[in-house]
Amino acid sequence: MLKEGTNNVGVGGSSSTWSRVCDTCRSAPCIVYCHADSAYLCSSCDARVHAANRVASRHERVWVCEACERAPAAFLCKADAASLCSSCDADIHSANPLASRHHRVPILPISGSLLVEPDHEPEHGFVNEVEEEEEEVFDEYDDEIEAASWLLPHPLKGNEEEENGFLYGDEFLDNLVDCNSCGHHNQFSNVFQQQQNYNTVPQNYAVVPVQVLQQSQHFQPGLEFDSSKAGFSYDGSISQSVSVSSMEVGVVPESTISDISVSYSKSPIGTSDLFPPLPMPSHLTPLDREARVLRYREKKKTRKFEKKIRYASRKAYAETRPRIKGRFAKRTDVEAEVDQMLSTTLFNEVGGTIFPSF
DNA sequence: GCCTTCTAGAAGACCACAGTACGAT
DNA sequence: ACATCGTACTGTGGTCTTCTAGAAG
Repeated sequence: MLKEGTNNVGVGGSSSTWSRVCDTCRSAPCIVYCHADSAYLCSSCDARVHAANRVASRHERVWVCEACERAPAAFLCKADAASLCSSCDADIHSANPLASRHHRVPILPISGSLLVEPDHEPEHGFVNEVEEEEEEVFDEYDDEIEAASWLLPHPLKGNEEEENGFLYGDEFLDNLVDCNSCGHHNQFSNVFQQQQNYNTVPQNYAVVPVQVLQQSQHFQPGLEFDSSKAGFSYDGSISQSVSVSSMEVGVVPESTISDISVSYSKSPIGTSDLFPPLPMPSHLTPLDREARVLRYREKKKTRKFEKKIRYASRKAYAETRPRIKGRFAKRTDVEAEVDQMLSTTLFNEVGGTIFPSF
Protein backbone atom coordinates (compact mmCIF):
# COMPACT_ATOMS: atom_id res chain seq x y z
CA MET A 1 0.00 0.00 0.00
CA LEU A 2 1.27 3.39 -0.85
CA LYS A 3 1.99 5.30 2.24
CA GLU A 4 0.11 8.49 2.36
CA GLY A 5 2.23 11.53 2.66
CA THR A 6 4.85 10.06 0.47
CA ASN A 7 4.92 10.57 -3.18
CA ASN A 8 4.08 7.42 -4.93
CA VAL A 9 5.12 8.69 -8.30
CA GLY A 10 8.55 7.62 -9.28
CA VAL A 11 9.11 5.51 -6.25
CA GLY A 12 10.30 2.04 -6.18
CA GLY A 13 8.69 -1.01 -7.87
CA SER A 14 11.61 -1.34 -10.11
CA SER A 15 15.17 -1.94 -9.31
CA SER A 16 16.02 0.83 -11.68
CA THR A 17 16.25 4.36 -10.41
CA TRP A 18 15.75 6.16 -13.67
CA SER A 19 12.53 6.71 -15.44
CA ARG A 20 12.63 5.59 -19.03
CA VAL A 21 13.29 8.41 -21.41
CA CYS A 22 11.28 9.07 -24.52
CA ASP A 23 12.38 6.84 -27.37
CA THR A 24 11.98 9.70 -29.80
CA CYS A 25 13.49 12.79 -28.27
CA ARG A 26 15.67 10.99 -25.74
CA SER A 27 15.41 13.90 -23.39
CA ALA A 28 12.08 13.88 -21.59
CA PRO A 29 10.76 11.08 -19.43
CA CYS A 30 8.23 8.94 -21.23
CA ILE A 31 4.65 8.91 -20.03
CA VAL A 32 2.96 6.60 -22.51
CA TYR A 33 3.78 3.38 -24.26
CA CYS A 34 2.59 2.91 -27.83
CA HIS A 35 1.90 -0.73 -28.60
CA ALA A 36 1.80 -0.16 -32.35
CA ASP A 37 5.16 1.54 -32.38
CA SER A 38 6.59 -0.44 -29.50
CA ALA A 39 7.85 2.88 -28.26
CA TYR A 40 7.87 4.84 -25.04
CA LEU A 41 7.00 8.47 -25.67
CA CYS A 42 6.92 11.72 -23.78
CA SER A 43 3.82 13.87 -24.00
CA SER A 44 5.11 16.20 -26.68
CA CYS A 45 6.44 13.43 -28.87
CA ASP A 46 3.29 11.43 -28.37
CA ALA A 47 1.23 14.41 -29.44
CA ARG A 48 3.43 15.01 -32.45
CA VAL A 49 3.67 11.42 -33.58
CA HIS A 50 0.08 10.49 -33.06
CA ALA A 51 -1.37 13.64 -34.47
CA ALA A 52 0.54 13.18 -37.69
CA ASN A 53 -2.16 11.25 -39.46
CA ARG A 54 -5.34 9.31 -38.92
CA VAL A 55 -3.67 5.95 -38.76
CA ALA A 56 -1.19 7.09 -36.18
CA SER A 57 -3.92 8.70 -34.15
CA ARG A 58 -5.54 5.31 -33.79
CA HIS A 59 -2.48 3.80 -32.16
CA GLU A 60 -3.39 2.47 -28.81
CA ARG A 61 -1.19 3.64 -26.01
CA VAL A 62 -1.16 3.08 -22.31
CA TRP A 63 0.25 5.16 -19.51
CA VAL A 64 3.59 4.21 -18.15
CA CYS A 65 3.56 2.66 -14.68
CA GLU A 66 3.56 5.40 -12.07
CA ALA A 67 5.67 3.40 -9.69
CA CYS A 68 8.58 2.15 -11.74
CA GLU A 69 8.05 4.45 -14.72
CA ARG A 70 9.63 1.86 -16.90
CA ALA A 71 6.87 -0.45 -18.00
CA PRO A 72 3.46 -0.04 -19.56
CA ALA A 73 0.72 0.21 -16.99
CA ALA A 74 -1.53 -2.80 -16.85
CA PHE A 75 -3.88 -1.94 -14.03
CA LEU A 76 -5.51 1.13 -12.62
CA CYS A 77 -5.77 1.06 -8.85
CA LYS A 78 -8.77 3.18 -8.01
CA ALA A 79 -7.90 3.37 -4.35
CA ASP A 80 -4.51 4.80 -5.07
CA ALA A 81 -5.59 6.49 -8.27
CA ALA A 82 -2.48 5.06 -9.83
CA SER A 83 -1.65 3.24 -13.02
CA LEU A 84 0.64 0.33 -12.37
CA CYS A 85 2.43 -2.30 -14.38
CA SER A 86 1.84 -5.95 -13.55
CA SER A 87 4.98 -6.23 -11.52
CA CYS A 88 4.41 -3.12 -9.42
CA ASP A 89 0.77 -3.98 -9.04
CA ALA A 90 1.73 -7.36 -7.65
CA ASP A 91 4.36 -5.88 -5.37
CA ILE A 92 2.18 -3.14 -4.00
CA HIS A 93 -1.03 -5.03 -3.63
CA SER A 94 0.49 -8.08 -2.08
CA ALA A 95 2.09 -6.00 0.64
CA ASN A 96 -0.78 -6.36 3.06
CA PRO A 97 -4.39 -7.50 3.20
CA LEU A 98 -5.76 -3.98 2.95
CA ALA A 99 -3.77 -3.25 -0.15
CA SER A 100 -4.85 -6.52 -1.68
CA ARG A 101 -8.43 -5.37 -1.40
CA HIS A 102 -7.85 -2.30 -3.54
CA HIS A 103 -10.16 -2.19 -6.48
CA ARG A 104 -8.12 -2.44 -9.65
CA VAL A 105 -9.26 -2.50 -13.21
CA PRO A 106 -7.35 -3.27 -16.36
CA ILE A 107 -5.97 -0.19 -18.04
CA LEU A 108 -7.91 0.87 -21.08
CA PRO A 109 -5.77 1.88 -24.01
CA ILE A 110 -5.63 5.49 -25.05
CA SER A 111 -6.30 6.36 -28.63
CA GLY A 112 -6.37 9.62 -30.48
CA SER A 113 -4.67 12.70 -29.14
CA LEU A 114 -4.03 12.84 -25.45
CA LEU A 115 -4.73 16.50 -25.40
CA VAL A 116 -7.81 16.74 -27.47
CA GLU A 117 -9.49 13.40 -27.19
CA PRO A 118 -12.81 14.27 -25.61
CA ASP A 119 -14.08 10.78 -25.10
CA HIS A 120 -11.17 9.51 -23.18
CA GLU A 121 -11.39 9.53 -19.48
CA PRO A 122 -7.85 9.69 -18.20
CA GLU A 123 -6.82 6.46 -16.63
CA HIS A 124 -3.76 8.06 -15.28
CA GLY A 125 -3.76 10.18 -12.20
CA PHE A 126 -7.14 11.41 -11.13
CA VAL A 127 -10.29 11.14 -13.05
CA ASN A 128 -12.01 14.38 -13.90
CA GLU A 129 -15.56 14.38 -15.01
CA VAL A 130 -15.39 17.74 -16.67
CA GLU A 131 -13.89 17.30 -20.07
CA GLU A 132 -12.42 20.74 -20.16
CA GLU A 133 -10.45 19.94 -17.09
CA GLU A 134 -8.91 16.87 -18.58
CA GLU A 135 -6.54 18.85 -20.67
CA GLU A 136 -5.53 20.88 -17.68
CA VAL A 137 -4.95 17.77 -15.66
CA PHE A 138 -2.81 16.37 -18.38
CA ASP A 139 -0.97 19.61 -18.73
CA GLU A 140 -0.15 19.58 -15.07
CA TYR A 141 1.13 16.08 -15.26
CA ASP A 142 3.12 17.03 -18.25
CA ASP A 143 4.41 20.02 -16.38
CA GLU A 144 5.71 17.89 -13.60
CA ILE A 145 7.54 15.65 -15.95
CA GLU A 146 8.89 18.48 -17.96
CA ALA A 147 9.99 20.40 -14.92
CA ALA A 148 11.78 17.33 -13.77
CA SER A 149 13.52 17.10 -17.07
CA TRP A 150 14.82 20.62 -17.09
CA LEU A 151 17.96 19.82 -15.31
CA LEU A 152 17.83 16.62 -13.48
CA PRO A 153 17.93 13.27 -15.11
CA HIS A 154 15.24 11.97 -12.83
CA PRO A 155 14.40 14.12 -9.86
CA LEU A 156 11.79 13.13 -7.38
CA LYS A 157 8.50 14.08 -8.74
CA GLY A 158 5.57 15.85 -7.32
CA ASN A 159 5.93 17.91 -4.24
CA GLU A 160 8.97 16.29 -2.92
CA GLU A 161 11.30 18.47 -4.82
CA GLU A 162 9.81 21.43 -3.05
CA GLU A 163 8.92 19.93 0.23
CA ASN A 164 12.29 18.52 0.89
CA GLY A 165 13.80 21.92 0.65
CA PHE A 166 16.24 20.61 -1.90
CA LEU A 167 17.58 22.84 -4.53
CA TYR A 168 15.59 20.91 -6.97
CA GLY A 169 13.79 22.05 -10.07
CA ASP A 170 12.50 25.56 -9.72
CA GLU A 171 14.21 26.45 -6.53
CA PHE A 172 17.52 25.23 -7.70
CA LEU A 173 17.13 26.99 -10.99
CA ASP A 174 16.01 30.11 -9.25
CA ASN A 175 19.28 30.13 -7.45
CA LEU A 176 21.15 29.19 -10.52
CA VAL A 177 19.63 31.92 -12.62
CA ASP A 178 20.04 34.43 -9.84
CA CYS A 179 23.63 33.52 -9.34
CA ASN A 180 24.40 33.50 -13.00
CA SER A 181 23.34 37.09 -13.00
CA CYS A 182 25.02 38.07 -9.79
CA GLY A 183 28.47 36.80 -10.45
CA HIS A 184 28.44 33.67 -8.35
CA HIS A 185 28.35 31.50 -11.34
CA ASN A 186 31.32 29.42 -10.40
CA GLN A 187 30.03 28.42 -7.04
CA PHE A 188 26.68 27.42 -8.30
CA SER A 189 27.85 25.97 -11.51
CA ASN A 190 29.77 23.59 -9.37
CA VAL A 191 26.65 22.73 -7.47
CA PHE A 192 24.83 22.68 -10.73
CA GLN A 193 27.19 20.16 -12.15
CA GLN A 194 26.77 18.02 -9.12
CA GLN A 195 23.05 18.33 -9.39
CA GLN A 196 23.29 17.41 -12.99
CA ASN A 197 25.28 14.42 -12.05
CA TYR A 198 23.04 13.61 -9.22
CA ASN A 199 21.48 10.29 -9.74
CA THR A 200 18.33 10.01 -7.71
CA VAL A 201 19.15 6.59 -6.47
CA PRO A 202 17.23 6.21 -3.24
CA GLN A 203 20.35 5.18 -1.44
CA ASN A 204 21.80 8.53 -2.30
CA TYR A 205 19.62 10.16 0.26
CA ALA A 206 20.42 9.94 3.87
CA VAL A 207 17.81 10.45 6.50
CA VAL A 208 19.69 12.07 9.29
CA PRO A 209 18.50 13.24 12.67
CA VAL A 210 18.30 17.00 12.68
CA GLN A 211 20.42 17.06 15.76
CA VAL A 212 23.25 15.62 13.75
CA LEU A 213 22.90 18.35 11.20
CA GLN A 214 22.68 21.03 13.81
CA GLN A 215 25.72 19.72 15.54
CA SER A 216 27.69 20.19 12.40
CA GLN A 217 29.40 23.54 12.58
CA HIS A 218 29.55 23.57 8.82
CA PHE A 219 25.85 23.52 8.40
CA GLN A 220 25.32 27.11 7.52
CA PRO A 221 22.16 28.99 8.42
CA GLY A 222 20.28 29.71 5.29
CA LEU A 223 21.56 26.60 3.70
CA GLU A 224 19.87 24.21 5.98
CA PHE A 225 17.05 22.19 4.70
CA ASP A 226 13.62 23.02 5.88
CA SER A 227 13.15 20.12 8.18
CA SER A 228 9.61 21.17 8.90
CA LYS A 229 8.82 20.25 5.34
CA ALA A 230 11.17 17.41 4.90
CA GLY A 231 8.97 14.59 6.03
CA PHE A 232 9.27 12.07 3.33
CA SER A 233 10.51 8.63 2.98
CA TYR A 234 12.32 7.05 0.18
CA ASP A 235 13.67 3.63 0.51
CA GLY A 236 13.15 2.46 -3.00
CA SER A 237 10.18 0.33 -2.26
CA ILE A 238 6.64 1.41 -1.93
CA SER A 239 5.56 -1.42 0.21
CA GLN A 240 8.43 -0.91 2.56
CA SER A 241 8.32 2.83 2.76
CA VAL A 242 9.45 4.36 5.99
CA SER A 243 7.49 7.02 7.75
CA VAL A 244 9.61 9.53 9.55
CA SER A 245 8.33 12.45 11.51
CA SER A 246 9.23 15.64 9.79
CA MET A 247 10.20 17.13 13.11
CA GLU A 248 12.79 14.54 13.74
CA VAL A 249 14.85 14.31 10.63
CA GLY A 250 16.32 16.26 7.82
CA VAL A 251 16.75 14.62 4.50
CA VAL A 252 20.07 15.33 3.02
CA PRO A 253 21.26 14.54 -0.44
CA GLU A 254 24.88 13.95 0.16
CA SER A 255 26.25 15.64 -2.86
CA THR A 256 24.18 18.72 -2.34
CA ILE A 257 25.08 19.36 1.23
CA SER A 258 28.72 18.63 0.78
CA ASP A 259 28.95 20.75 -2.29
CA ILE A 260 27.22 23.66 -0.69
CA SER A 261 29.54 23.28 2.21
CA VAL A 262 32.43 23.42 -0.16
CA SER A 263 31.08 26.61 -1.58
CA TYR A 264 30.86 28.34 1.75
CA SER A 265 33.03 26.42 4.09
CA LYS A 266 34.99 23.28 4.37
CA SER A 267 33.28 20.03 3.92
CA PRO A 268 32.17 18.48 7.19
CA ILE A 269 34.66 16.07 8.55
CA GLY A 270 33.38 12.58 8.54
CA THR A 271 30.46 13.16 6.25
CA SER A 272 32.02 10.85 3.76
CA ASP A 273 31.43 8.11 6.23
CA LEU A 274 27.82 9.03 6.62
CA PHE A 275 27.27 9.69 2.95
CA PRO A 276 29.41 7.60 0.68
CA PRO A 277 30.36 9.07 -2.67
CA LEU A 278 27.94 8.73 -5.50
CA PRO A 279 28.31 7.49 -9.00
CA MET A 280 27.82 10.63 -11.01
CA PRO A 281 27.47 10.41 -14.76
CA SER A 282 28.14 13.63 -16.55
CA HIS A 283 26.67 14.08 -19.97
CA LEU A 284 25.25 17.55 -20.31
CA THR A 285 27.07 20.10 -22.36
CA PRO A 286 26.94 23.85 -21.67
CA LEU A 287 24.55 24.15 -24.58
CA ASP A 288 22.27 21.63 -22.99
CA ARG A 289 22.41 23.57 -19.80
CA GLU A 290 21.59 26.80 -21.51
CA ALA A 291 18.72 25.22 -23.35
CA ARG A 292 17.32 23.80 -20.18
CA VAL A 293 17.63 27.10 -18.36
CA LEU A 294 15.78 28.75 -21.22
CA ARG A 295 13.11 26.10 -21.04
CA TYR A 296 12.89 26.65 -17.35
CA ARG A 297 12.43 30.38 -17.77
CA GLU A 298 9.72 29.89 -20.33
CA LYS A 299 8.01 27.35 -18.18
CA LYS A 300 8.25 29.51 -15.13
CA LYS A 301 6.27 32.19 -16.90
CA THR A 302 3.40 29.89 -17.60
CA ARG A 303 3.48 27.48 -14.74
CA LYS A 304 0.42 26.84 -12.67
CA PHE A 305 0.02 26.33 -8.98
CA GLU A 306 -3.31 24.62 -9.02
CA LYS A 307 -4.10 22.18 -6.32
CA LYS A 308 -3.57 18.55 -7.09
CA ILE A 309 -5.67 15.86 -5.55
CA ARG A 310 -3.54 12.96 -4.48
CA TYR A 311 -6.14 10.91 -2.71
CA ALA A 312 -9.49 10.83 -4.38
CA SER A 313 -10.97 8.83 -1.55
CA ARG A 314 -10.22 11.61 0.90
CA LYS A 315 -11.69 14.14 -1.43
CA ALA A 316 -14.86 12.11 -1.56
CA TYR A 317 -14.99 11.87 2.21
CA ALA A 318 -14.33 15.57 2.61
CA GLU A 319 -17.09 16.49 0.19
CA THR A 320 -19.65 14.44 2.06
CA ARG A 321 -18.57 15.54 5.48
CA PRO A 322 -20.86 17.90 7.37
CA ARG A 323 -19.57 21.42 7.82
CA ILE A 324 -20.20 24.43 9.97
CA LYS A 325 -19.02 27.64 8.38
CA GLY A 326 -16.76 25.70 6.11
CA ARG A 327 -15.14 23.77 8.90
CA PHE A 328 -15.59 20.08 9.26
CA ALA A 329 -18.13 19.31 11.91
CA LYS A 330 -18.64 16.24 13.99
CA ARG A 331 -21.14 13.83 12.61
CA THR A 332 -24.22 13.56 14.72
CA ASP A 333 -25.27 10.20 15.95
CA VAL A 334 -28.22 10.30 13.58
CA GLU A 335 -25.98 10.87 10.60
CA ALA A 336 -23.74 8.09 11.75
CA GLU A 337 -26.71 5.76 11.99
CA VAL A 338 -27.90 6.74 8.54
CA ASP A 339 -24.46 6.10 7.17
CA GLN A 340 -24.38 2.76 8.87
CA MET A 341 -27.77 1.84 7.43
CA LEU A 342 -26.76 2.93 3.97
CA SER A 343 -23.54 1.01 4.08
CA THR A 344 -25.36 -2.04 5.41
CA THR A 345 -27.96 -1.77 2.67
CA LEU A 346 -25.35 -1.43 -0.02
CA PHE A 347 -23.41 -4.28 1.47
CA ASN A 348 -26.43 -6.52 1.29
CA GLU A 349 -27.32 -5.42 -2.22
CA VAL A 350 -23.99 -6.40 -3.63
CA GLY A 351 -23.74 -9.56 -1.65
CA GLY A 352 -20.98 -8.51 0.64
CA THR A 353 -18.56 -7.35 -2.00
CA ILE A 354 -15.85 -5.20 -0.60
CA PHE A 355 -16.05 -1.72 -1.96
CA PRO A 356 -13.13 0.22 -3.25
CA SER A 357 -12.15 3.10 -1.08
CA PHE A 358 -13.92 5.56 -3.36
C1' DG B 1 7.49 62.59 -2.90
C1' DC B 2 5.59 60.89 1.34
C1' DC B 3 2.02 59.34 4.35
C1' DT B 4 -2.49 57.46 5.53
C1' DT B 5 -6.65 55.10 4.41
C1' DC B 6 -9.36 52.03 1.76
C1' DT B 7 -10.14 48.00 -1.14
C1' DA B 8 -9.58 43.71 -3.59
C1' DG B 9 -7.37 39.61 -3.92
C1' DA B 10 -4.28 36.05 -2.05
C1' DA B 11 -2.86 33.12 1.43
C1' DG B 12 -3.39 30.60 5.46
C1' DA B 13 -5.98 28.58 9.41
C1' DC B 14 -9.45 25.82 11.03
C1' DC B 15 -12.28 21.83 11.58
C1' DA B 16 -13.35 16.04 11.70
C1' DC B 17 -12.12 11.86 10.25
C1' DA B 18 -10.43 7.85 7.31
C1' DG B 19 -6.44 5.56 6.41
C1' DT B 20 -1.73 4.38 7.20
C1' DA B 21 2.81 3.36 9.55
C1' DC B 22 5.14 2.31 13.50
C1' DG B 23 6.39 1.14 18.21
C1' DA B 24 5.04 -1.24 22.31
C1' DT B 25 3.16 -5.21 24.28
C1' DA C 1 8.19 -14.44 14.71
C1' DC C 2 3.66 -12.96 14.68
C1' DA C 3 -0.65 -10.52 16.14
C1' DT C 4 -2.93 -6.78 18.36
C1' DC C 5 -3.43 -2.30 20.14
C1' DG C 6 -2.61 2.58 20.68
C1' DT C 7 -0.55 6.67 18.93
C1' DA C 8 1.00 9.92 15.57
C1' DC C 9 0.55 11.73 11.27
C1' DT C 10 -1.45 13.15 6.69
C1' DG C 11 -4.74 14.95 3.47
C1' DT C 12 -9.19 16.45 2.14
C1' DG C 13 -12.86 21.14 1.11
C1' DG C 14 -15.56 25.33 2.37
C1' DT C 15 -15.49 29.33 4.93
C1' DC C 16 -13.48 32.80 7.61
C1' DT C 17 -9.62 35.62 9.00
C1' DT C 18 -5.39 37.77 8.16
C1' DC C 19 -2.05 39.59 5.17
C1' DT C 20 -0.42 42.24 1.20
C1' DA C 21 -0.19 45.09 -2.75
C1' DG C 22 -2.05 48.76 -5.17
C1' DA C 23 -4.98 52.87 -5.73
C1' DA C 24 -6.74 57.11 -4.11
C1' DG C 25 -6.74 61.19 -1.39
